[in-house]
Amino acid sequence: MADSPPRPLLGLLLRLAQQHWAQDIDAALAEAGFGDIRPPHANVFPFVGPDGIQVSELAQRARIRKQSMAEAVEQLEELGYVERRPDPHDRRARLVFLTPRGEAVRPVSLATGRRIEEQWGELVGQEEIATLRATLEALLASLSERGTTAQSAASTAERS
Amino acid sequence: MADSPPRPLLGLLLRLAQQHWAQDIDAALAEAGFGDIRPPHANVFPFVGPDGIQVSELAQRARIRKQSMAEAVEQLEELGYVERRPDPHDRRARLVFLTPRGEAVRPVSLATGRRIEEQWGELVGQEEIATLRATLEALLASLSERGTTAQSAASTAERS
DNA sequence: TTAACATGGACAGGCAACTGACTATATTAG
DNA sequence: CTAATATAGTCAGTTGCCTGTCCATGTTAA
Repeated sequence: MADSPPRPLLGLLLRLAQQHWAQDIDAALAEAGFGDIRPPHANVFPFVGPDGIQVSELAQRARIRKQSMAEAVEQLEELGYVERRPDPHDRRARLVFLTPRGEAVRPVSLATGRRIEEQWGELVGQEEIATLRATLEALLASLSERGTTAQSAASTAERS
Repeated sequence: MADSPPRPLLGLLLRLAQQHWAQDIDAALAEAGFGDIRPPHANVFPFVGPDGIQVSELAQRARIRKQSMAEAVEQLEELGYVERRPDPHDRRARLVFLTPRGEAVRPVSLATGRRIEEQWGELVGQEEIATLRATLEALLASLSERGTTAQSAASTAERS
C-alpha cells in the first residue's frame, strides 16, 4: 500500500469555496447594476430591516468586528445606499437605515445568495449542497459550544 | 406555511468554518512550541520538499499570490525556519529550503491538519466530514472549469 | 542571432480585516 | 446617589491579502 494520497488541506478547500462565493456575489451585484458595491458591503444589506439597526448589531450578525462594519457602513453612506440617524432610545447609538436606493439592493442581495446556491447545486447536486450546509451548521454549532472562536473570543472579551 | 426560515448565508458558513480551521491550526502549532508561526506561514510548510521550491510554485500550490507568499517566506526566513538559495538551473530564481528548525515543523504541520479534521469528525461524524471534503472538491473542480476565479483569473492573466 | 514573449522575483500602494485604547452614554450594585 | 461596569462608536496602528508595475533572466520564433 502506498502512503495516503496527498489530499488537499481542508482549510484550503474552505477558503477557495468562500472566495468563489464572494466573487460570485460581487459579479451578480455588478450585473444587477450595483457595480459600486464591494464584497464587504454585501454583509450589510441582508441585515438592515425597516426599523434600522445599530452598527454593533450588524457586526454581530455578520460576524465581523464593529470597526470593520463601521467602515463598510460609512462607505455605503457615501454611496447613498444607507443613512444613519440617532437612535431615539440610546443617545450613544446611531441606527442604520436603507435609503430608497438601498431598498432596491436588498432583494437583489438576498436573491443572489439563493441563486448562487442554486447554481452550485446544478454543478454538484442540490442534495450535496444541502448536506454541505447542514454539516457546516452542525460543525459551527459544535465548535462554538466547546470553545472560543476568533469571533466569540473578542465578543466575549468585549462582553465580559 | 410561513416564509422559508432565515437560513444563514452559505458564504458566511464557509467563512466561519475556515476561520475556525485557521485558528485551530494556529493553536496547535503554538501548543507544539511554534508560537511564532502565524496562520499564513502554515501555507508554506506542507509544500516545501527536500529539493527546495520556488516562491512562485509555493504560491500556486497554496493558491495565493506570489507577493503574499514572498512575504510569508521572508518572515519565516527571519524566524530561522527556511532559507533561500539560488536555483542552480535558473539564475532568476531562488529556492526555498527548510532549515533544521523548519524540518521539525513540517511533520507537525501535516499532522495538525489531519488531527483537526479528525476532531471535526468527532463533532459531526467522520462520514459527514468526508462528504464535506468530497463536495468541496467536486464544487471547486466544476467552478474552475467553467470560468475564471479570483485566483485563476490572475494566474491565467500572468500565464497568457 | 536577434526580436518577441514568458516567467521569477521585487517594489509600491490599496483594501479590509484585525487588536488595542479611548470617549460618551447606559445600566447595575452598593 | 454614587461608583463600578457594560456598551456604542471612533481613532490609531498592524497584518495579510490584493493589484499594478518593473527588471532580469529564460525560451521561442523569425
